[in-house]
Amino acid sequence: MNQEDFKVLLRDKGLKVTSQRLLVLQVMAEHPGEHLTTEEIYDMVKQTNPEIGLATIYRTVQVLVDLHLIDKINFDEDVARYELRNQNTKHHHHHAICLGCSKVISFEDDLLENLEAAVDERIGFKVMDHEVKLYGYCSECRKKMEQQ
Amino acid sequence: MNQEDFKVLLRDKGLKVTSQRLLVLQVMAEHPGEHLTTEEIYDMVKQTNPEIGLATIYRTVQVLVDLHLIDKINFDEDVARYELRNQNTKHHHHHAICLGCSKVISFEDDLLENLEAAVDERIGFKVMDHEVKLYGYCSECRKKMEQQ
DNA sequence: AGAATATTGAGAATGAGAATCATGGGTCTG
DNA sequence: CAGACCCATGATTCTCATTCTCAATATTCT
Repeated sequence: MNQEDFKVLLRDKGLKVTSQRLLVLQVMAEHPGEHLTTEEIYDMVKQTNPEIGLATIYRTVQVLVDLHLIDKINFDEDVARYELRNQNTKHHHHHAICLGCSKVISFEDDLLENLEAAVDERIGFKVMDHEVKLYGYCSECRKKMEQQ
Repeated sequence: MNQEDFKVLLRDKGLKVTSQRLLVLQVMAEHPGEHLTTEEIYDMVKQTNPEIGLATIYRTVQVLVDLHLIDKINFDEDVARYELRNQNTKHHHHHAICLGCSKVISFEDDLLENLEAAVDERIGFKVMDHEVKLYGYCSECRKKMEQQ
């Protein structure tokens, strides 16, 4: 998603093009694969525009989520995190969360297609998007456990 | 999970058996398949024990989650919800969330086993539990959309 | 350019959940 | 069964993420 496409997208939705919105998207685009909190985005955006307000960050990430440019993810913390969405895939990607070190590993997979087909057939539910979290132990933590 | 087993489980963990803990679990057990907020549990528990405090509900649901008797679920609201865990299965069950009417449909499925095997093989991650949310349209909302 | 209107920034307000602490209730030992 | 020990409870306060409010400003349309 380049800046010009973003401007068109905003205008199509009746939203105004502002320097704040451009800047927040740019910061997100510069950190693909990272799971950023509103506060973290705020700090990074302030390096370019120190005048920006935190409330604007909250409002802007909501706009970007609505436009499907970023995803909101919830990792059982007390803050929400946001991640740039891969525009090539129409789905969220998955997250594996280590119960040992809390590390989050992201991965793509389409093995859910048969699950989605089964749900459609069984209860008539048409899946548009999915969100999968796997809880377990990463290879490093498994090694540590074996050593003990 | 009957009450006697629960008492044994608490004592095994070095936790005390209290009337409040018994009551909260009982209320959860009387509402299988429902996704209750702390406030809703509070209201129901108060009908039997009006003296109980809200803080105790917060503390008790945390205990029940740790004991794997209930699951905490997050539906992109600003409150957490809790659901009785089916003791026959060691995993969370899945949730299909309708984008039209916000209805939540629960279902069991083990089609994730091949996904979990793939993750183990590919990145050495050992899955202990999973949480799946499908976003889409339920059969009723699909009918309404077709009629328009 | 000027009107119309959406957006912003600052600060206050909200609300879920956690922390605090004195009191009360289980549990263990003898 | 008594008394000690200490965890759990209830009431309240506190914290902190997020939302709301509103006047000032920036963007878009004509």
